[in-house]
Amino acid sequence: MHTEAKTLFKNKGKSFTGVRIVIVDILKSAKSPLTPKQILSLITLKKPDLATIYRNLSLMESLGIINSVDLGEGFKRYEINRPESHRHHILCRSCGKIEDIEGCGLQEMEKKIFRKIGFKIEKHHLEFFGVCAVCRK
Amino acid sequence: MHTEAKTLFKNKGKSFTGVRIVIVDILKSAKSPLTPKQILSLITLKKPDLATIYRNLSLMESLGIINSVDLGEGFKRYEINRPESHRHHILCRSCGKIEDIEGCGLQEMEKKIFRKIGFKIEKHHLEFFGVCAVCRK
DNA sequence: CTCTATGCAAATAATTTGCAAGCAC
DNA sequence: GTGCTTGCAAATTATTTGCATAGAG
Repeated sequence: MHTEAKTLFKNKGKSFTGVRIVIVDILKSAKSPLTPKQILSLITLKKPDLATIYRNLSLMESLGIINSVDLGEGFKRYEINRPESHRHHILCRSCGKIEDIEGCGLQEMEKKIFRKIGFKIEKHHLEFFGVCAVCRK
Repeated sequence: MHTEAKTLFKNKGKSFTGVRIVIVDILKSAKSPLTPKQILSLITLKKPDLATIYRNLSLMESLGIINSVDLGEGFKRYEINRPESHRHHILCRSCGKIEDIEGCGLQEMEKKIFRKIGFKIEKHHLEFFGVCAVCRK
């Protein structure tokens, strides 16, 4: 367990500490992207400092272990990066519910951009905003 | 000039003040999305307060006159909403240059989402991140 | 005159940073 | 032991808000 993540840390001379392990575990089992505060509140024993959470989220994002998600709420959320299941999110402006969407078919567009202006796309952020089925009733 | 925008304000009992006119003009002539501070710095005579800029950007976004753009820089940017030319942006992680991209073809995906889970999409945010042609050399 | 808009200052809130002590290898 | 990590407190930065005054219709 955690071998892939551990290797990524080691390759950069970083260690896979207790705090980092628990953050990865929490994000792995989350159904939707979590805020730093939510992650902290989910850590029960030996609660780390919020600054530590921030530092680790930032490091883990640069290592490609997690992705940041910005739903325009004024703060960021984070989710585990699952290369095999590329996903995006929809935020209901009425009730705040977040739904996950798998796939986006933007690869073709990214290739087109590269051919046209030579911009090599490495990643994209895509979020949808609207009203969910329940709130529309 | 400004008739469309003026009408949108009037319909909500708001006036099209000097500050608002100049913000709209600045965003209309901008080549890429601007931050509140950049907008302020572009106003030369009778500089308004930053709080006024924020209040107006927020109002204008809710009226659909402008759109917010989040390039993960820690602050928001704003651009004029041109319904006839739906656009997105690419940020070069090396030099910080911002390029505009027209169209995205996500309408089909939005319809699919509606059919599948009943979420009525009203808008989306899409930004690309990568390395521009100049920086790749 | 009545309601909206703005300036100014203070308050929030997210995120970052400095530094000393603790832990991993 | 040496370097990476963390806690703690303070600093930074974007954004928001209260309130009194100025301006628009």
